[in-house]
Amino acid sequence: MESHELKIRAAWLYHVEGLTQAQIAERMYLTRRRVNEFLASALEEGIVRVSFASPLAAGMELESRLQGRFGLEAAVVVPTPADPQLLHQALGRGAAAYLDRLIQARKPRSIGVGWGATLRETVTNMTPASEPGIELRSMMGGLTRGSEINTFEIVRGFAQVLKAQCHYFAAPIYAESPQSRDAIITQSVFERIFRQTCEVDISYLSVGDVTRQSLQVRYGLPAGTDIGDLIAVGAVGDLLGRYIDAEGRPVAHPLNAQVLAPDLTDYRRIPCRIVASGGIHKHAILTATVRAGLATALITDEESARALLAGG
Amino acid sequence: MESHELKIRAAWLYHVEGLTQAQIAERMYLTRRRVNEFLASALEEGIVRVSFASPLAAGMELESRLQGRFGLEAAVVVPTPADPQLLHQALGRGAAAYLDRLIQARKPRSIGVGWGATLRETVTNMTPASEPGIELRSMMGGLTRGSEINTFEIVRGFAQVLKAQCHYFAAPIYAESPQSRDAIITQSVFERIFRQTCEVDISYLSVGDVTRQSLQVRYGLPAGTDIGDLIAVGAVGDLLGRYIDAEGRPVAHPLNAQVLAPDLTDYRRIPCRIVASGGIHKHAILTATVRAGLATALITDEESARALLAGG
DNA sequence: ACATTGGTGTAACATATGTAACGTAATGCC
DNA sequence: GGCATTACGTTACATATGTTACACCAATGT
Repeated sequence: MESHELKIRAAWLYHVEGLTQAQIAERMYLTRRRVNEFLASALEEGIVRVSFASPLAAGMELESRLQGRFGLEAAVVVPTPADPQLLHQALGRGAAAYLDRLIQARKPRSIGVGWGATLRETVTNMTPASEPGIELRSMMGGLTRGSEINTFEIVRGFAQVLKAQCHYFAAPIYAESPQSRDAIITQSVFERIFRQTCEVDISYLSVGDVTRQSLQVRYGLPAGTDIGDLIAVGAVGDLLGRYIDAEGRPVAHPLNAQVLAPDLTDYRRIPCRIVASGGIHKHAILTATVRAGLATALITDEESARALLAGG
Repeated sequence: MESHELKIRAAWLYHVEGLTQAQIAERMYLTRRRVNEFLASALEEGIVRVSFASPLAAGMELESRLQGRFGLEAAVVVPTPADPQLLHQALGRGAAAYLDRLIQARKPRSIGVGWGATLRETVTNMTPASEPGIELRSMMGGLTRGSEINTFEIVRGFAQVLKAQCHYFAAPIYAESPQSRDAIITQSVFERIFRQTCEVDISYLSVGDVTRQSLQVRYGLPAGTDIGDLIAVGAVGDLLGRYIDAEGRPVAHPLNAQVLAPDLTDYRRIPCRIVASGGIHKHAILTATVRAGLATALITDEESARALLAGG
């Protein structure tokens, strides 16, 4: 009997009949060492194949590839809904499930969150818990106008569902001028808020694109600031209200000096930086985010994942 | 995240990414106990499937089923050749490979062999070895006429290829009468041969059908014995020259009292009884053999195996 | 004919897996 | 609301697996 047949037979006895390697060795008049080698070789050569009777496995392959490609500690890929209106909800569910387990396992001291439709849907899908020891914080100032969303409610919603402590970032996302920003952050009340925001264990944000689909673009930019000017200097989208280019660097624009949020250097020191966003319109900002290592965990949809992986 | 998705993910990390269960537990914020249960459950439910990219696996499934169905210690199933003329060769190869390993592993003291086309092909395919401590014996008398095969050469061939000791059963397969048989086996030389034949560690035989394809039927039966008479009393074929019925019992016919070979009671005491035969014409005798527990190991072809398993 | 290489037996050992016992929390049912 | 059942965390332990070192033998190449 040539070794090929021995290999098949050993693999059969192991995977189908459930014999141990020692039993197979006895049955086939081989050494356990030979059996072990045959089994490993059968898998390696693809003679024995493991397959998954579940569509979820496709998403897991994408997650795996995203992690490998971009050095992410975690990736969650949810199916892309047929109706684009449902994308925030799908991302929210995926993110909530991930956060549920993360919070339970890591027992973080403080969590900083951003705002946006995805964040809001995440709150809706979180499993209620009782975590009085956790501090929920806003990572940045909020929108001061726009009826679609009350950005301050996001952190409150998280705190409520987790029965955690709630700390608002009671300021607008942008100061009126760089000078005004400097004056604000030197006030001791804001100085402490800033410091505490930089020291969270986990940050959970979404990124914004530069189209009018973005809440930020529609309601957040100060009077006199035009998104076209930001695009002109290379902006592909924003993280923490700060517009960044395709390499993940803040663009040269006065707006970036008005942001009431940690700068990117401080942000990078946060150990666990979760970003949840999706949709083809966000491809450029997502690409910049993962390439620049601004996220340690990415939550996105299948289409966006494929687009990310298709990039050079 | 519901447990189904956790299960898929755990299975993915284990089977595809090669993580240990402890690593998966850490990665997924679970206990190792849960991971272990998920993996077992994924296999049990068929979510994870192990498949074989090899036609040999089909034969192995048949072998497994044959063993289970008929309580065999071993079964070897070779592919059925398109040309029936090649069946003996295919069986001979399968048997030789099995014997090679068996002899190497068991180091038997003595082996008793029958004769027939399959046995001859087996010799041809044996791997040469040097086993001076092994005794090769005929299990029964030989044919005294017929130019197709020299039955005494079979045992000599085995002994030669194994460099073992050779012991002929120097007698015809049938005595002229029951009285003549009794007179022969009480001769001390034959008495000792009989005893030693009954005490082999391994017997390797084929079975004969009742058609004229059988060497036995064409050349072995004594003058005045008609195969029709044997069929008439229920014979479905022969083992060791002894015709048996569908239940594996010797038929009531004077021929069975003339056989110069161990009787079936003595034969059953041999620890390892290998039978190698195939072909649809041997279905009845193969069925009788395995049902009656006359073999502990069966070597046959795929078609014959399916026919055996299809039986009630 | 000899040197080299590859395969594998043997034994030991580190690590991974599988399972069991016990206790606690969650869930379901009445 | 109480009780029974189930699920699972934790820990321990037995068994299985995976790998390594060394030696030996067979195969291969020069």
